[in-house]
Amino acid sequence: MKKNYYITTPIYYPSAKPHMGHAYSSIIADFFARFKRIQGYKVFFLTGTDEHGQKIERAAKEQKKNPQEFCDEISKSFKDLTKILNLSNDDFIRTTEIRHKKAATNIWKILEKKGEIYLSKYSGWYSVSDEAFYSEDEIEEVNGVKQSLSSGSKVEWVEEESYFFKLSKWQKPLLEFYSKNPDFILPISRKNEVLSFVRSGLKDLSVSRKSFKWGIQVPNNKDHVMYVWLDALTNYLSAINYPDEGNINFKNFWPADLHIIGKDILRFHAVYWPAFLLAAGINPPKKVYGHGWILSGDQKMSKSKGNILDPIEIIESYGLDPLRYYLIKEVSFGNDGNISKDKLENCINSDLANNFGNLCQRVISFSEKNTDLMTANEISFIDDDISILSIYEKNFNRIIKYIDNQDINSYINFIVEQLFAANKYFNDQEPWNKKKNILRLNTIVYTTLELIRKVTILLYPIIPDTSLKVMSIFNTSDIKLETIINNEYIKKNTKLKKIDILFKKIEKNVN
RNA sequence: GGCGGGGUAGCUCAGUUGGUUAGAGCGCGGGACUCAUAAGCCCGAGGUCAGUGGUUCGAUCCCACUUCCCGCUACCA
Repeated sequence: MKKNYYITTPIYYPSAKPHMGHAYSSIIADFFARFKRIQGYKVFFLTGTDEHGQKIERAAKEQKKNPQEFCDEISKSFKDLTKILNLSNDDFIRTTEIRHKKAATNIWKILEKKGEIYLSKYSGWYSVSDEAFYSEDEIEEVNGVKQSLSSGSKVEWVEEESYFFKLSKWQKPLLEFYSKNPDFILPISRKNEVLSFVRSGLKDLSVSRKSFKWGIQVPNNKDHVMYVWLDALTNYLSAINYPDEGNINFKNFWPADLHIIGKDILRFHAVYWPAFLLAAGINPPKKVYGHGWILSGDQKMSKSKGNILDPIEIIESYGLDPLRYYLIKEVSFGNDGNISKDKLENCINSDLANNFGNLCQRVISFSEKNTDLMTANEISFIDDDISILSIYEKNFNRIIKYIDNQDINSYINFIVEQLFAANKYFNDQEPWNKKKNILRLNTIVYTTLELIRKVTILLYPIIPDTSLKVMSIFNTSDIKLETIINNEYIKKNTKLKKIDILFKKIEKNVN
């Protein structure tokens, strides 16, 4: 059986510095990538930057830089972010790279050759001040002047030569594709939106621009650059060496298993992208997941509201793993989520410090005082031990299913339940009252250590650094999912390593 | 306007293919313990499951209407 897994983040548009939304998409994708790796899959995890388009061209001009120079700087800040977030990405693609231009140009040529692209004119009511086209029913005439209904700004009839992609032709094939692949668009709530959009009819899509230069040149026509989305989406192919379809990476990893994206770019990924691919004779990806936004105090973060939480600042003051944990645990995946310092602090204190961190600490400390930090030489499980240890084996398939269904919340709920259960187990067994029964005392400690080991493996995709720190108790960095079904994995009669407190509690101001 | 999703404990959210006392975490009140980051464990308070009407032996879950919130309704990305 093929055990490859290709997962991507969006490629980020570097017209400004990275924000919480970028961090969120990346952390989620990294979570899946790390899980599939410990599950034994060969994973290709891709992220990068989308660097063409009018906005970039302008932003560069404002700063009196040439676009490439401008992109180099901002793309670097996204590349730096991958380190700050401890992403395990295998590659970082930039759409200004030669390898990408080759791929995008190739797709264009194929589409053109197959008659999927034709040259025509784009026309419509354009407002210069809004930088937007409006349809007939979005404008009104006041005193003989046409203007936008929404903004009231003056619109004028504009015609521009443009290449078009025959999107209309792909309406039916797309609908068929969706019904044959019911999991292609997730979550379901957003799938309905896409379906109704496609059902309502598709117009051919303008896929080139003449009004600016910063883009990939259309083959054999110097006046046009490719529409940024056709350019950008192709990154998922160029990173695995397309158009060299015989290449090992392409063979192993296409079609992609999962595109993680924000809900704002769902249409591009769920409609245009599969349409382009179907038209080019390439298989569409298996799944596109459009997650929600991270809000601050129930509102979108914005400078004017002064509610921006910068991921880098949060990490500097609270640490990376707490942020990763919070975003994965506290956000209902697929829906918009909320973050605030207060909520983050509560989460750190109750889940990470009191529950998980303290569990590790109490067992080590107990072992230090009673077993000289040695694991048992001999153990003898009783039913209480077996029944809690075997929970992992009993739920093994379910855990994998959670991940394959992108049911992140059920996954982490399982983990949290097990943390409570382990604490309860240690309490109920009262090892401090078993000092006269060394075998029993040793078995309780051993069992609890096993529980910690197992849950730490499940936590690894969420909080990788912390998990490795915990595994160092057992002098190992061996993290394999399959080992959670083993109840005697920790070496007997071995010295444990003491570790520092994992998460410090945050003192909160009363009132 | 059209299409779609949603309104469940103080807060954040699960859940019910209709069936005995509706769940979790956090927060709050009480208790027993002591290995631990005054952590953990146990017990408890707190909900007419948005409102009204209907189908049914029985509805939080199905249907209709009302009300409130949110998303999509194409070429900035």
